[in-house]
Amino acid sequence: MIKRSIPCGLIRASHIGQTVSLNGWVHRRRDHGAVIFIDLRDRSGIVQVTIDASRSSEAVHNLAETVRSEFVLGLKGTVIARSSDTVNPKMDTGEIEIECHELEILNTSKTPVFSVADDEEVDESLKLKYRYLDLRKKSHLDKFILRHKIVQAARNYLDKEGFLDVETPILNKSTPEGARDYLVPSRVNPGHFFALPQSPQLFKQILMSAGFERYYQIAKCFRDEDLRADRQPEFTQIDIEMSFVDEDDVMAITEGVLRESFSTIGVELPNPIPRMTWAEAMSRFGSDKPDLRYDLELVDISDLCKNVEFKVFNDVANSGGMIKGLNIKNGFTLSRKNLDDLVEFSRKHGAKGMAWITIKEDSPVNIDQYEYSSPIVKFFKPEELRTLMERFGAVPGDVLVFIADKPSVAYDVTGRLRLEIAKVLGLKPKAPYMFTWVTDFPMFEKGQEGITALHHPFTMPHIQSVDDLDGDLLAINSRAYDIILNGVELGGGSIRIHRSDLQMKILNLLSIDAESANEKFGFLLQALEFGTPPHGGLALGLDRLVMMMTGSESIRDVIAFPKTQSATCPLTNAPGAVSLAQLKELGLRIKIAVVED
RNA sequence: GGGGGCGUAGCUCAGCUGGUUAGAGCGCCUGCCUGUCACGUAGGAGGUCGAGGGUUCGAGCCCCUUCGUCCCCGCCA
Repeated sequence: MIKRSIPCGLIRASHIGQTVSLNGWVHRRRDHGAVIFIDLRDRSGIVQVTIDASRSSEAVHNLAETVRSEFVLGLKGTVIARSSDTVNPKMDTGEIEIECHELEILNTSKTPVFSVADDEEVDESLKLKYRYLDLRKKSHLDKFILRHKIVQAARNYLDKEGFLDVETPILNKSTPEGARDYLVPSRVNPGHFFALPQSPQLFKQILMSAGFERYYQIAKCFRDEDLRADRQPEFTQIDIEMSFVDEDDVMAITEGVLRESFSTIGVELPNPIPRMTWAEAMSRFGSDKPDLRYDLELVDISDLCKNVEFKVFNDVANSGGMIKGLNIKNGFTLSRKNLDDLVEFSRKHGAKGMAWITIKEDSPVNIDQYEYSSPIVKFFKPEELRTLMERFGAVPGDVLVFIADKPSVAYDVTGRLRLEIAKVLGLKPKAPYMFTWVTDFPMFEKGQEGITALHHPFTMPHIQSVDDLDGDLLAINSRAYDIILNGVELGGGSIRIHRSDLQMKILNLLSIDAESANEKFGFLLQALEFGTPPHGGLALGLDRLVMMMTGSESIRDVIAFPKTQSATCPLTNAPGAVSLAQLKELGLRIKIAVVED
């Protein structure tokens, strides 16, 4: 076999005159009869190889005629300069070409089902079925190179900061909280199941108890929930935990990881990354993961609506609800259909409707002489309208939109509207990457069956003493923090509870009694009784991070072998049926699926 | 569990109001071609219109069922 002496994409004019050996794939072939051009591609790039009848042996020329796309070649040749009129400035290697004098076909290829050389849209399941072809495309390769660099940057940084890379088990015990578990039957213990980790949460806390002080892991996590463009059943976290720390320490380390990661693409992060509380995020942006690339902040007019004639606003304002609005600057470019679509959008997300007021573009600039187009202005007295306009800072050409509903819906829908409007109007982002921390989340929220933890039950509440937990639980915040990038939750974490009495109390409040707490988390509760230090940490979603840094539309583009939306793998046809013998060995019987034997 | 989009040649797609033999670009095959780089050129092959059922004189097109895929809601402590 001819082995390469240099990667294809690295050959330059400085190599002219040298004899080189190359390995690679046939990217394209152009057969001119007596002269054949082959674009040879390997991971490093592409170089043009020429087989010239007048200079190559007949054997080499004949062999080159049989070569097709994606054949794998080994060849030897001389690096020669291209004549000035044949230099290709579009190619890194465009100043030179390889005059081939020895050629070996290392493998042939069937005609590719889709082109590797062209970057056309291909059906998703076809791409995944022939993933090895899809991944040969440069656009894909570049993403995995960046992913590698990010992981390297994170590892180097964390190593420098004294973190130990420790692996935690994949086979775990199922706990019913949180997402649905992937289960693995135990042969040795029939009828019992392992669960794949949703995250290494409890183990990393145990490692703190073990005195490791600083832990990290590039950790695979598994959640059996429905998929989205940014959600896969298995995904990867950069998982971090530290002892003897508070929020500032964890956030500083996280920012360090992100800073090192982004420096690989030449992006400098703000130092420090700005922070806002959960309450501020909700009131300004209607979301606990605000997208700061756009203005369009929420304006509350609940107080102005208590006495207005407009019954929809009046009723909501006087029954504990809220009226939230947005001022769409120069929104007059929105068509009536756009507005109708926004109303429909609001309904889809749970609001009863959406009201709007357009201040006509050609209105007089005097606020009292504004001319409106709106189904609702007739319900407002002139002075009420004036106050409303002042509250929004509205000027001619602006469009105001309103959601009136119970607070949770009003925040949520208005928050979603902001992003929808930004999309519809094609608003220009203030910057490509806008980070923020969101801190001080509520510790608890009202679930369908009592109180549940907003973050997870091991999060430290913001309290002075355990007795505070006897008061209004919904008023208590947690020492949790999320890192948000462009409205996407990149990661989250918290300072943890490190005392068993507090931990037990929290679990009790969540309607988990001592017995079941001990059954599920007994090992953690026990560890807390044996000198577990104060600790906290965070996990970053690596796939989402890479997705955003590469400008990818889907997390699938940055995972080598992703699943389809129905959680299948077209490449391997996983998941598949198993034999009756396997089932028997595991003590399982299948009721619904047909089992292939 | 629910809403929406898509499924026609190897790939990407067009196909009007239901009407003759289902088209295009790229790819593929054969011939020609010594300077192309998305080579050119002449010719050619290639179709279960996702599948099943129904309506109709007649279905790629309408209806029902179903499968696959994508986006979204719910879900994702």
